[in-house]
Amino acid sequence: MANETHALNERAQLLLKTLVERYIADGQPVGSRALSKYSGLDLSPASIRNVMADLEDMGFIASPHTSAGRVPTPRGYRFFVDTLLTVKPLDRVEINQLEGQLQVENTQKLVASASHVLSEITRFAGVVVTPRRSAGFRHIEFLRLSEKRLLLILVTAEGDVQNRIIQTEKAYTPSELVEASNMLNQNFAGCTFEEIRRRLQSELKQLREDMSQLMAAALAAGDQAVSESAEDVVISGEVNLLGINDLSSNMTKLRELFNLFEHRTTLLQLLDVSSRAQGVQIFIGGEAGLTPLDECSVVTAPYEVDGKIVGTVGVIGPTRMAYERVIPIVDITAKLLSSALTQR
Amino acid sequence: MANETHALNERAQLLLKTLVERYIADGQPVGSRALSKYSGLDLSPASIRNVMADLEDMGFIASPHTSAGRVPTPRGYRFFVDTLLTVKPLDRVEINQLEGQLQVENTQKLVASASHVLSEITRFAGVVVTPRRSAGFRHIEFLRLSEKRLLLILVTAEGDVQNRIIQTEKAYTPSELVEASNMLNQNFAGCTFEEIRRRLQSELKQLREDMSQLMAAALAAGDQAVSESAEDVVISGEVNLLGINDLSSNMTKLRELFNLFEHRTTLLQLLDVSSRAQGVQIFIGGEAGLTPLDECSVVTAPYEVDGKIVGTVGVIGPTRMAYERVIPIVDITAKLLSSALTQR
DNA sequence: CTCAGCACTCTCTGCATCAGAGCGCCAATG
DNA sequence: CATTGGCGCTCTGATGCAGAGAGTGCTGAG
Repeated sequence: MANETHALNERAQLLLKTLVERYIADGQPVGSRALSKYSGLDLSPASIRNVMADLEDMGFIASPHTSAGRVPTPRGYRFFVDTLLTVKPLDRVEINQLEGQLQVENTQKLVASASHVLSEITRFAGVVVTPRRSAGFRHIEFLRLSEKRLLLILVTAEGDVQNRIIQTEKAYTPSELVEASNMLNQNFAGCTFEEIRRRLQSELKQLREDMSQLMAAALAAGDQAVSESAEDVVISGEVNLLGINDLSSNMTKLRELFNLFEHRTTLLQLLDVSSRAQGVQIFIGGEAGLTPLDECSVVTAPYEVDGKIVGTVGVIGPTRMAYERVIPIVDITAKLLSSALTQR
Repeated sequence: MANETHALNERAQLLLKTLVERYIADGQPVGSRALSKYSGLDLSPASIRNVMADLEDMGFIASPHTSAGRVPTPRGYRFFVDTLLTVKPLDRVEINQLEGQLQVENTQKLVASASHVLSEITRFAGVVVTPRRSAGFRHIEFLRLSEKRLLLILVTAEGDVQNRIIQTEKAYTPSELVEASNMLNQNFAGCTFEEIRRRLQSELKQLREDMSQLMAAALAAGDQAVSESAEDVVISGEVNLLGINDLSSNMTKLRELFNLFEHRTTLLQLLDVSSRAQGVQIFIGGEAGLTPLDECSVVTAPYEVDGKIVGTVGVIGPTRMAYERVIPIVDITAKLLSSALTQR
């Protein structure tokens, strides 16, 4: 008996597995009778109770109260997903369905549709961390809107388009604007704004003053545009979580959860962790130390461009979720996103 | 008595007013005793009960059950906001606060921040219908991303930037792309894509074939980009509604409501109505025929560019909301948005 | 090691009760 | 004749209680 505090024998593992599976299916605490029926082990409830007591001692399961069955603890879930779970890969049909719903017109749409399709197909909340961009630019363009208002259009190295309106002190002529953008495009395409700043520093004095002002404005705006759009997280299908009984019974918890969704930064930190490792990662319950996520699990996978990890996709749902289904979905979505982005 | 079925005498109006006010403040059905205390009318509860019975007959108030006080019906709210309500304008400080939170860098940000600030300040959900755009364009640009992939950048007449990636059959050289965009910019700036299509029809054959293909692609993409971005509604602060007791007690209703938020089209129809009239409009309870909004009111105001209505801002909250506060907030936000957009 | 049996505990449901709130009606009043 | 105090009625919400159901832990026998 004593050595069982460290390792689980095969029978205990099987029982834990069926217990978790049944609990995920039913949402009801599962008792010894049910377990004896569904484990396939041909043991009486009484014997199973012994094993369950051990599992409880080891912290894998717990009972809400004396006369209810047992439910998995976070630790129980952890063991389940790490060593007991068998995921079945998606069939071709589902992959095609996923792929068909991704909108590849531009990066924003791609990211938004990825998040949306994740939520649609899992019926939980889908999240995508927008791809990290390099600070470099590919193309820049000034456009005169009115007397002293310019529209700055910036195409990043990855082919994303950003734009912002700049107030200028002096009124530039269209040809001055063309001149400025030509100079930037021809000399500095591919550089980061930091580099441009350095290299311009020396030349800046030689330029006509109005032109140098324009450059400075462009640099400032470019810097800001790049840093601002640094990283963000797109969430969709939060509504789905309202329908989950495990969560919606606890109104206060539910509100905390939705507040978390609004304060993106906190969520971002959690998701960023996932982009350090490869492949699917699973955060269970409050493991991450985030109380609002107590009853939730987060399944994430990083996606990449040209072999470099640039962001994360994932699903947020109740801890009691069908992991064997969600895991491959997240996995494939990350891969689809990677390949869609790499094509650029 | 009989003539009172049509008009409310002054006393009944005052009582209805204080009843609605107290109910909005407390959320509790208000009884005759409370009304006699707060109306300032120095009438006994018994007398007030008579008036209340009349008000109930006329459908302005109703009682949830025999021994509770009365609550306003939608019709009661309607009468209240239409003829009893006295709104107090915002002070300068609050207006400045509102104005300070609008981000004017570009249209998307402006709209998003308007929606956000509405939700922040009212603690309900803020909605903004994105401005209708004319189909015309100001500037177009082709950018080569790779062998057969082009980035099309489109600046609309209003100064918004759209972009999309186009797959081409043939590989164009940078100079061909410049040539194409120059041609479009110089000949057709300001035209709608429909006009361009017509005017190009005749000339298209005279162009080199590759160029005409490029034009066709640009037109198609432009058309789509314009039509797609037609109208949308931006919502923020839905979370706030979770905290409202009137709504969150009814889980199913709450879910219907959030579903409505996801299916933007339905919501859009409702909000579009508001852009037909000038000034603040108020939709109460299920008046609009939308069951999910049964317990909600929508306060909207249209905003304009150069004197033409192009969209709607609004707040969605419980029917039991402090209208005298929300109305001026929505009003001012619409005006601020109008002026921010008109400056372009 | 397995298992049947038994006592125990805890939840959930229905039922009855009781106080509180508020109304409608009526008769008295100035 | 509008106003008002009073009385009976009704409905809700809280409280207490008993019984059924579910599941456990333990014990002693095979």
